[in-house]
Amino acid sequence: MDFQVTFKVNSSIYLRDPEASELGKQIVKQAIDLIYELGFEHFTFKKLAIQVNTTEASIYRYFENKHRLLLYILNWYWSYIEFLMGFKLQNLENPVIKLQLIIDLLTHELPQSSGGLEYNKKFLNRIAIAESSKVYLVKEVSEINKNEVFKPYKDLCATIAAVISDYNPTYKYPRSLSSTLIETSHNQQYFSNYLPRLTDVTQTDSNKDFVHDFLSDFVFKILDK
Amino acid sequence: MDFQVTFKVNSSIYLRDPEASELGKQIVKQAIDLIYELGFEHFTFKKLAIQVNTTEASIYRYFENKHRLLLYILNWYWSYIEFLMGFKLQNLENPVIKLQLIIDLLTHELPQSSGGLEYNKKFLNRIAIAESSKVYLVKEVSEINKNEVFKPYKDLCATIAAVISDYNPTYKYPRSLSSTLIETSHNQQYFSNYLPRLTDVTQTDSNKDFVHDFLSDFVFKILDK
DNA sequence: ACGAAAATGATAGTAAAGCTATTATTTAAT
DNA sequence: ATTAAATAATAGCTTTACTATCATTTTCGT
Repeated sequence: MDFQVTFKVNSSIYLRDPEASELGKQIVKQAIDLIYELGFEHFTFKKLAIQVNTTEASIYRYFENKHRLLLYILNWYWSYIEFLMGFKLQNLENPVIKLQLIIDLLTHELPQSSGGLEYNKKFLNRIAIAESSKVYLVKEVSEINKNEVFKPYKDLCATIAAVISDYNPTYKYPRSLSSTLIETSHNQQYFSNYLPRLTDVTQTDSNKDFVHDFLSDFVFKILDK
Repeated sequence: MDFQVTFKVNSSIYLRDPEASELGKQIVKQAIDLIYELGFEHFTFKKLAIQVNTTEASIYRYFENKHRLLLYILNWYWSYIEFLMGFKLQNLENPVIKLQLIIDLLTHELPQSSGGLEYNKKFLNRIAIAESSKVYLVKEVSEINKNEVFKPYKDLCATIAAVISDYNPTYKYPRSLSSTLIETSHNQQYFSNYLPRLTDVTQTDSNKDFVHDFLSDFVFKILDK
């Protein structure tokens, strides 16, 4: 089975809907590639314009600035994770299996279908790990938050929290555990890669498997106690 | 009891030791105030120069760029936390108390003595929460890491890991749990403040107490299981 | 106390980043 | 076919990030 998905991203994030034109789609697609390649700090609209073979001014008609573009990409990513989660959890009853699937999803790369038009999932994953905190760790967070632009993240958090509460209705911190799971999956993947002394990963471990095992152990110990 | 502490920060972080001159000390002190006020993205050496009443060029003689200056500040902060931890844990035997003290330290503001010369601990704490990930979430992380500039963070992590292993020698992930504790304390403090739906904080809770309780609950559940 | 060396200040300048504006040209919609 | 909308081409402006030069002040060894 192979299909393509897109999501309606909150329209207050962009000036012009990038999904609505070929240029817009290219801007987002190439932005993902370029942020992956350069890191967000070195990524500029000038460089993106060259990559897309358009002009800086054209990109500014879609996004106010590069921060908004990153926010757009992450909204898309969070929506996609939530979509996949709903898809995988459907018809499942056993909350143990559900939690396991959630941890799988948070610690492994996303399926990439062959279509050259869709976003590169490996890059998206890496951007979520290394750049996602930069969208909310800014002075303007409260202002930005007013337009519900973090809704997909909050929704994802709520979805996971519901599974947690389903598994153990007496646990007092389902949302915090949920956001901790998401953030820790990013952190530990990053650390095990670049700062392994902050983790217990070993040379023989695959990083992704290590994080999976750590989180699995972590969640079930907390919820089974 | 009132005393003042300073730490030798890894000399590869700076070009000229800021502790060795009045100007250097002012640069760091005012940088803390200004990063707190503006957020790291809006903080520039130009603005800092005005605040310190010196020139941009003079600041560049101390630090290669603002990223290095942030790294310096966080190295100082991590060393300070480690120092306080050693201080508070000394002569204690009971690992339960030790872990509780560690969680206290990670979730509450630091003691600020009255001396006007020392760094503002409230600001430092806020910088650690909101800006610390920006020193390692950069493309150049591996290059930067070569000079041991993250050593204070790794040491702190190892110190906490030792207490964890002391408490429960069979637990398999003392370092990962340790870095998760540190990062989660930052995240949850930030979220409970600005994006409370990602947490289970209530209006009546103090944020710091909420995070303390959440962390306490999960650490002991994990280690007692 | 003196001269040398080091640190700082004053000033300038450059390249890139971040952003806006104008007009011409192409594309899409009715 | 006409009109509106989108894009390209170009320019320009402000700020950031950083380097260079040289004069002046401070510090330090003797």
